[in-house]
Amino acid sequence: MAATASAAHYSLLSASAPVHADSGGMQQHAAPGSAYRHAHAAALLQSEFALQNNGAGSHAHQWIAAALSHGGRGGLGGGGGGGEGTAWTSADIKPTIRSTGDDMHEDNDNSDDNSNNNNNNNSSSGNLQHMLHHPHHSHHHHHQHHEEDAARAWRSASGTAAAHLPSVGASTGQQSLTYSGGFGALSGLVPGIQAHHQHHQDHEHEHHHHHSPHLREHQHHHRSLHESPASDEDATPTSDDLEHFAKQFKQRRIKLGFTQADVGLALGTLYGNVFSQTTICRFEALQLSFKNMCKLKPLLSKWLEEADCSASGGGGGTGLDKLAAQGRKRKKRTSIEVSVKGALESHFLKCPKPAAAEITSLADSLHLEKEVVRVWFCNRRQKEKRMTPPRVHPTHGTEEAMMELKAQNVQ
DNA sequence: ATGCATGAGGC
DNA sequence: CCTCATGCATA
Repeated sequence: MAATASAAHYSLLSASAPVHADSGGMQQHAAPGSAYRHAHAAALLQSEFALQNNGAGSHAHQWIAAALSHGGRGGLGGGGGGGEGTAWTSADIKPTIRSTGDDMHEDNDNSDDNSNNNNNNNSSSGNLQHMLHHPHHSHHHHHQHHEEDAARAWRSASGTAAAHLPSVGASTGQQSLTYSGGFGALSGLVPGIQAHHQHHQDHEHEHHHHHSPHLREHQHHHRSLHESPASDEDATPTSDDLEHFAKQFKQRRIKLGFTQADVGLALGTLYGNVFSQTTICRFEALQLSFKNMCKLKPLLSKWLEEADCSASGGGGGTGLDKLAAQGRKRKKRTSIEVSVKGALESHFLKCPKPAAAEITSLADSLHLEKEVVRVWFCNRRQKEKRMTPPRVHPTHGTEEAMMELKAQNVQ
């Protein structure tokens, strides 16, 4: 259904390629007969969102790239960091390397099949690395035999992230994206002016600690001499540290009246690294890899200090400007039907890393483009690596997917 | 808040 | 083609 229509590549410019899957559409309803309901939490919008869309939401829609770090060192952060937004053109600037290179490298707990074997050591004295330091066998990957790597969740997922509160209905009418080639000129947005006091939930519980055992083990490694674990300067934080910091960060941020997007921009003006609302959000919800969390923490920590100071005094005024980018249109987001997702999920459980051939046939069965399926698996694997891994359906999960499969004759 | 996407870097 | 860091576009 959504039709693979033309497998063609999305056109480079203009032409709102009639990609399959209409966005926002109504293809979300699964088969009427199936009892499958999305397992994932229904993400209720939070006040944050409303804020950015209305109040400060200056960055709303842009089909064309936006940022491109103007001042300071370009690149750096996450390779994508500065240049990321640009993406499409790609012609010029080449950011150095994707961040992390120096900080801490690798994290992967897993190791999956043999692709990159884990822990890599890396000179960084394996900071974030956790437990096992097994001998590194250096055989690379030969996809084809996928063993269930299983998810090693760091925590059994607590309520942290899931902050849906009934309070704000906020069915944001949000952006009525009218991408008519319009490029939203990102205007400067001064943090501070938007003192929206959102009636957010104050029930950000302070402690609900019930982390899983291995959570702690993660950073068991001893730090050799010269350590000041107390601060967050140099020592590698523990998962608990991160959890606490994230929670605290969010509270302060809200108290100060900043949106996640504001923080992201502020980081850019302050340190040259611009981050999106998405990243800040994921940080607060611990939905990043451990390594990534560690990398961002110092930045956010610094911002917090700054914001804190200027808050009492005068509101920091930071100007910013953007360079418009040109470029290529981003592929429209494919909306995968619920039933299809169920099938994918089911396959994922059986085989997290399907070979190209499998992906192709699977894609064919589900009537999706191969690339879409491939990316789906990549993203799914990444989810498993987050600090707050997706819960595997409390009561019924696989079975639902199985039903879907049967219904589709996919098995 | 999250789903799908892009891209650098690495095999 | 994979992993990882990130983010646009969405629900």
